[in-house]
Amino acid sequence: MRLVIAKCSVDYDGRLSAHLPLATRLLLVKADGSVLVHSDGGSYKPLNWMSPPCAMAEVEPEAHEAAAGVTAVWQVQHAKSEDRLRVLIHDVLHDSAHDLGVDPGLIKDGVEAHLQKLLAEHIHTLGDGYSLVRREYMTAIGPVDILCRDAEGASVAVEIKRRGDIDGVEQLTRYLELMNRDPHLSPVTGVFAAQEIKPQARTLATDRGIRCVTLDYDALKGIDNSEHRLF
Amino acid sequence: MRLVIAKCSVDYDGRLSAHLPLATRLLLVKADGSVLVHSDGGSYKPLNWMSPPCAMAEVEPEAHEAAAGVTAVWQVQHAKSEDRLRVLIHDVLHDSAHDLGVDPGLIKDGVEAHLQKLLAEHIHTLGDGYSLVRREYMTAIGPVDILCRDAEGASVAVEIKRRGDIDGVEQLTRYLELMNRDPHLSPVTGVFAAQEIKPQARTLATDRGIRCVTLDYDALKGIDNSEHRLF
DNA sequence: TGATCTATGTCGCGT
DNA sequence: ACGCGACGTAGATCA
Repeated sequence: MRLVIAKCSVDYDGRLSAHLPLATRLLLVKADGSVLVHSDGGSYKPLNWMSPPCAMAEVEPEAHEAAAGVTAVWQVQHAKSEDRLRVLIHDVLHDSAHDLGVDPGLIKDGVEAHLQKLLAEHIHTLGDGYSLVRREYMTAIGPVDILCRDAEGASVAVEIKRRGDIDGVEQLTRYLELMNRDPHLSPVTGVFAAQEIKPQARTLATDRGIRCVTLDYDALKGIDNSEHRLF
Repeated sequence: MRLVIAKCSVDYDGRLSAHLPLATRLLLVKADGSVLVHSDGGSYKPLNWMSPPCAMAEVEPEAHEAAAGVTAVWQVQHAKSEDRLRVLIHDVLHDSAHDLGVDPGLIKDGVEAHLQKLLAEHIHTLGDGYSLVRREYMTAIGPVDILCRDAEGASVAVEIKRRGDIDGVEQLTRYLELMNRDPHLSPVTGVFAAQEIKPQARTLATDRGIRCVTLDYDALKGIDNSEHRLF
């Protein structure tokens, strides 16, 4: 990994064109040749970048560029597309290289897949007598997160989101509409389950007769743990 | 901006939990207090991060952490949520600070806006006799990209996407439903125009009587250029 | 490899 | 501040 602090301007041409006027920035060159241009603010997204696979070449500035004070040009070309990044370097304030080795990678916990698994395992939290039919129940327009049956044996489609907003309600509505055309399943009711449900989503769901359930991830994990402890 | 290369482990707790095992990484602290943890590969997205507004405090490692070789702990707390990042630093291989000043920011040359403009200028590519009513036709629930009329004078609402997926079809459906309640406009048919249309989106659109049109950006540009060349 | 879906999405705009 | 749509979305999973 190479770290360069330099006064530079940057041009990107590819899916769109973008230009960064002359200013002091961090240029980060990774081991795979990818380049990130960061300012001293904003978020984790660079001002401009080139993703791997790509190749960086340091070329001579053209005459008019040299005349304008450009001392070096980094030309970064994507390997599989026409995407190109040109960094015109004026002054270099810092330049260092570091060997980092391979990263073991990120371990995540608490994403939608975990919620789905936990709720499927404890489907009775939706109500007494509920039983799981299957997770990822396939329909023509995509998989329903959970299909189960209530105490009376009626089908219930469950859509799970980490954050429940209006899109999720629309999605579940489409599934319900389709599934209710199937005489083997109909009538199918809906449950919209999320750790947090936006007021607008709750209103829309309720208006369509979809029940909203707020999921408590830690509580579900707690049930899981206490049940495991019995064995 | 502070650049630190260090052997460290990282824990994030907030919308989810995530952990990075001990390894050598770049720690980037921006002027606004935000922190990025980068490995020497992958994409422009950091392995872990904390977005502004947030505050970083360097605290003493706990006894068991110190015993495990931790020499310093960065505790980064988001200002408006419970999101927290803890960086346990073992060895520091590099540490430097740089004053970058404020960045003038990125200048973009848009794509979607350009596509809309091109299609509006060549609305006849949708069919003979089509005429433009207006771009960004305002409705109660938002602007329709293009409103035009077909050869028979019937209203046609056009939704333009770079990538046409199911959301775009839903969006256009909402517009059509609303506009068809307006006796001045009704009947309004829909055209879903995109550079690329996903099969599921095409199926849903067709099922709802919405015509799908694949846009060729270069061809539209070509028409544009050849027409310009006439003058 | 292509299609679909999630994301600690982020970003920018309009109300 | 909130909602909504675009993004050079990127990344994972599954057929």
